[in-house]
Amino acid sequence: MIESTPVRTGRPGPCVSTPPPHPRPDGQDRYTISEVSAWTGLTAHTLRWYERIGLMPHVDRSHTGQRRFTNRDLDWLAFVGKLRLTGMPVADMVRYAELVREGEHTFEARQELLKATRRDVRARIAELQDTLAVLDHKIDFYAGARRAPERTT
Amino acid sequence: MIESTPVRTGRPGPCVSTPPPHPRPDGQDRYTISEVSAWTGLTAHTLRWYERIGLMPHVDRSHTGQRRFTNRDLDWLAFVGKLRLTGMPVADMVRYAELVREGEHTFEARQELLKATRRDVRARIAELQDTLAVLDHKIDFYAGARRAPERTT
DNA sequence: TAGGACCTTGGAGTGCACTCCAGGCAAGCC
DNA sequence: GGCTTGCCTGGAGTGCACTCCAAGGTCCTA
Repeated sequence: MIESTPVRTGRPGPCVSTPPPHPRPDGQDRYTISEVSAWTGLTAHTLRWYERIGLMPHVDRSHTGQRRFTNRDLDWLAFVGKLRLTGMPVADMVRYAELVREGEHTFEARQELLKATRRDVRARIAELQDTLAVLDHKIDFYAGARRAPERTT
Repeated sequence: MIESTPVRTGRPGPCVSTPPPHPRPDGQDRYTISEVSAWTGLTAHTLRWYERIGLMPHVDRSHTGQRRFTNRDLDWLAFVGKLRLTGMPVADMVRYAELVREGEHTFEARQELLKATRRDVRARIAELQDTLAVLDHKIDFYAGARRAPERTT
């Protein structure tokens, strides 16, 4: 799990209120794959797979060809983790990553994609709250049935 | 929130307050698999598969061996659909179905299972709301960047 | 009583998101 | 130099939740 702190910022401020704390400051941020694996909770396999399918925005390499991830990569992975939580298919995340690679002229397309995702997330939350009502109801039923078993049919 | 019927019955009555409207009243409820497929949105394949893995509480058969689903089956499938929305693995739903088959002495176990599910759902909603905040923030960023592109770095 | 739509079964196939493997390179330590 | 640990690659394997297939039986309408 990436997120340990579910800090809810009720109103999004102009700048990030809780930036993800990086293990090392910018300048000394050259993480090996296993460090990133530990930080993100993703396996090294998955990180390599993400790169292969185009979900990472170009990862640096050491002089011997080993991956060296930066703080920007960690930020990206944290964001990808959020998108993953929404249930977005990996293919769509790759699409977003492509837009990022293509440069600033894709801002509008990116915003549209995120807006669509936001709609999906809102719908999903509504669904879950609906389900929550059903669960509450059933749990109440079992509570009542256990208090007064003779009334149960 | 998009709650259509968040009707919370503080005390669980013997019957649901807003019962899912069945296509036919009790007594004439002998649906073929394709009728159930149309009503639930699940394919006939999936319905048969549900039965095979033990997720259905014994489906009736016609004298020639064809499935005849009842209103109770529709209710069960609607509930299973809710559980599915929560992301609960099918194996866990099968576990719940087993408890139901075992009779009333499993009320406590069933309630525990549902309470655990409720915890999961609440956590999931919190995660999604967290993600929503991130999405809002990014969308705002793109909106700002598009209004004032010269400020974008 | 013929035709077509619908139903049955066991088992095989699909798509997604990983997950692992084999074989090999490289760096650090005694 | 030998050993261990970590990393590399392409490709194969896994688990889940369906999804489909082939071969055949059933139901309904004309």
